[in-house]
Amino acid sequence: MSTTRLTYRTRQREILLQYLKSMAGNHVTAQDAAEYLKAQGSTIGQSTVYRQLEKLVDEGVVSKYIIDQNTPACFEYIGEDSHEAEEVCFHCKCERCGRLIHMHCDELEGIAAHLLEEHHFRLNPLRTVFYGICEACQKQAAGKQ
Amino acid sequence: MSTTRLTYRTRQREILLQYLKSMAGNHVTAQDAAEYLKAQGSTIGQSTVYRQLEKLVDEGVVSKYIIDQNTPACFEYIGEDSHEAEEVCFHCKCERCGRLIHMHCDELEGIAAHLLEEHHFRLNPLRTVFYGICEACQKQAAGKQ
DNA sequence: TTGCGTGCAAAGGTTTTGCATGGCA
DNA sequence: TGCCATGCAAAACCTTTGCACGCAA
Repeated sequence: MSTTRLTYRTRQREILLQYLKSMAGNHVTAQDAAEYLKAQGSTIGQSTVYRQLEKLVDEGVVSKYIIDQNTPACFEYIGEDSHEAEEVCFHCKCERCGRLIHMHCDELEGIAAHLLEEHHFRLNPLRTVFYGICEACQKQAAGKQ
Repeated sequence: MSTTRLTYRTRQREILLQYLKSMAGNHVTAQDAAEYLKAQGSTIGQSTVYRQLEKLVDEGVVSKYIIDQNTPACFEYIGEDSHEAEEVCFHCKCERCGRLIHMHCDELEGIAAHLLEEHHFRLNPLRTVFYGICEACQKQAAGKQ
């Protein structure tokens, strides 16, 4: 039987959660969190950040995005109640500068529906990353030509 | 000044490609390739494996899948001609059974146009992989419930 | 008091990089 | 001949783990 472990309310957990919440809608890496909190005077150990993030992901409070294996994982606050109706977020990764762009877009959400209805494939937006070239890099490349 | 680099036909590239082709339909890690080829008596340096795989992914000959960041990346042979054709081919990877689904779809091609026009992002369909759950696995999961 | 959480440092494992050499075209 | 490719070893990188101590409940 899965013994749902009891979660303690520690100072570290609270400040991390508060930080994630304040960054809602943005990507945050484990390092970002640790650095920001340290700058704020609230120290938190790196392993604690990872351990709490993992826990929060399990709880459904935070989403984890794996872009690439040599890129730190991104986390994003989703919410503590609505485990059901969160907005879908799509990710675009620039192959040239490595920048990660995340976008909320109705039309893109439509493709998830299309894939399901027409191709019977249930898209997982958390894992899926669109690779390509971002606007800045396109312009730069055009300028150089 | 398109800097399309010239690709040399080296022994290492050929044996790697041959191996990938022989494993078409299966996942292969960089380590798998290196070990198998060594066992065959065809040695190939580890960095060469990584460098050639990256190149093949860029060329659209091979797809790369990231399961987790602490798990080696998986590669799979797709084909050497598909990138010439007008038709764009999209790839869907089932996260459960690992099956790779190729699909040609006008509506999906539309998303490339949408991304470019609305978000100024030039999609690279060769590299982009949609992750999700395939039809068979959905049914299986439904049955189990 | 119990046992989960924390922090430090070190390990773990994959991928990348520097540099000199080799080899295709 | 020019330039890309290779190989080795070392570095870089994020993440996990071991262990002793701290702290919530």
